[in-house]
Amino acid sequence: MIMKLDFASSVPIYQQIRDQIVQAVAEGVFLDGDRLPTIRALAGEAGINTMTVNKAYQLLKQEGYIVTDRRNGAIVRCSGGRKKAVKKKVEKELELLAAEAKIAGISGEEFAELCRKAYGGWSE
Amino acid sequence: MIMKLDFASSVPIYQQIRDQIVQAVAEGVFLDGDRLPTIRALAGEAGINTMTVNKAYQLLKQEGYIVTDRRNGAIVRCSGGRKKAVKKKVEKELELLAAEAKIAGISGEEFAELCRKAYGGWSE
Amino acid sequence: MIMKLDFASSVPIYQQIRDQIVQAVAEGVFLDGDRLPTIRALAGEAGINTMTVNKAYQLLKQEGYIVTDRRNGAIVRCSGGRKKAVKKKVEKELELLAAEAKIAGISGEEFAELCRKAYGGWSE
Amino acid sequence: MIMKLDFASSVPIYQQIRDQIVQAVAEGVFLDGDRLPTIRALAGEAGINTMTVNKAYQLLKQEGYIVTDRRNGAIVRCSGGRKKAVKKKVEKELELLAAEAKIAGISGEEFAELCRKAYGGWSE
DNA sequence: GTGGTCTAGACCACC
DNA sequence: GTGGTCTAGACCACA
Repeated sequence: MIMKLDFASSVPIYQQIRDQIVQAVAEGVFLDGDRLPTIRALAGEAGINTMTVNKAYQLLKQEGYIVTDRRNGAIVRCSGGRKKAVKKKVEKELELLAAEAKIAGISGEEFAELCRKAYGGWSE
Repeated sequence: MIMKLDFASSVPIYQQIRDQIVQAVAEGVFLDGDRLPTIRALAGEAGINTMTVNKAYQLLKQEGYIVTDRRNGAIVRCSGGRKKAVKKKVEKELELLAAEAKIAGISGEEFAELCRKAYGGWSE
Repeated sequence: MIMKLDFASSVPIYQQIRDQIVQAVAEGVFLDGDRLPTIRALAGEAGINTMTVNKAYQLLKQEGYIVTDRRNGAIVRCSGGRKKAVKKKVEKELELLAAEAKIAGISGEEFAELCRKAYGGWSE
Repeated sequence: MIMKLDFASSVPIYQQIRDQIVQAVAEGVFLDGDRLPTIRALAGEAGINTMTVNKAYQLLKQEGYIVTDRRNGAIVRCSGGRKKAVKKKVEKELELLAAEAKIAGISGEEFAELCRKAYGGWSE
């Protein structure tokens, strides 16, 4: 698991880790039931503190993306029933992105194409 | 100009102000060349510090959404040439949103519909 | 003896085992003098380590719920004289539960009903 | 705000802080809208690290007992709609307590009295 | 071995 | 001033 961290970014490290793991799960890098790297391993190879990784894992746990099994560490377990909440969040953020895109002169067609690419194609 | 501010949110107040002004511009509430409310007016009616509004305006200026004139205050002046940069930013954020949507079980069709609604329809 | 274990819970496995055995005793599933399943049997059917079950049994022994005999295994033997200590513990925990209930808007009547149901009715 | 912390307890410090604040809110020591002590103040007078207090506050925030306003620190804001979840939790914990009480020889009348006292009387 | 907790101190963002 | 983030190291509980 290679993490690309931007230490100069205003986005907290733990948030960057969380985001990348979510994307990895969506891309199928981690399947439901897979073990995530241990906190120590991730902290070590990224050169950051275990507490920071710990915070990222706690966030993922709280959001329902993983469970931590005392025996096996962190396991990907995408709990259902969050669709409604996620939809609402996505809706809100899309509005802002669309607004910025519009002002920048990005046409509807272009924006639609960006959305399609981000999801990996509509037919998928 | 009515601002909906959530003081308990983790999103900074100045960022909330910036976001809402960007959306207002995209929706045509403010047209190119229009004057934004003065810092003092906005701060007064929202019950916040002028420094906070000032920071939001400086951010907007820096992003190229407005220009400030000592005599006329803040004027909406959407500078061109930012399309590429915005596109890149939108692309990156869409990827994360799409990932979260996928995991939550939101289908490609649903996601496309959300994107369409956010932009205000593709035919626009 | 069927154990419902939640490996993702923050409550330790050995504690979950201990709790369920205490409840089983209170419900009369095990009577005073009955033999508990052997450590090996319980560990086997639950798919956990014998050390974990052992820890649960030692806890029960220490709390005075069972006695262990090298020949007969673990025997339910509820020693008296613990009423005062248990009362104190229950008192303390009830205070916290009542506080949470109050804040959540659970009325005195509702809380009383919950307590009654938990005990199995006052007339018992 | 005086905190009674038991550093020898197996209950984490942050949990003890959380519990005492919940009880204080239930008892009316803190009313809805009141400011909690600052993280630094609490940490200082309790002789513990700010991170520990921070964790307690984060937990309270996550549970909906407080909100943190960037300007004013932590504010008690008991959000509604948690009744169902709390009821379920209380129900489960009461079952275990009742079981322990029964085995210890605490009668239904005694248990009912303990519950009444914990809530502060049914007529309240 | 794992994650969970805690410390003592630091720096930053926000208001 | 506030809370939020992060570090470098430590110890513990659990399995």
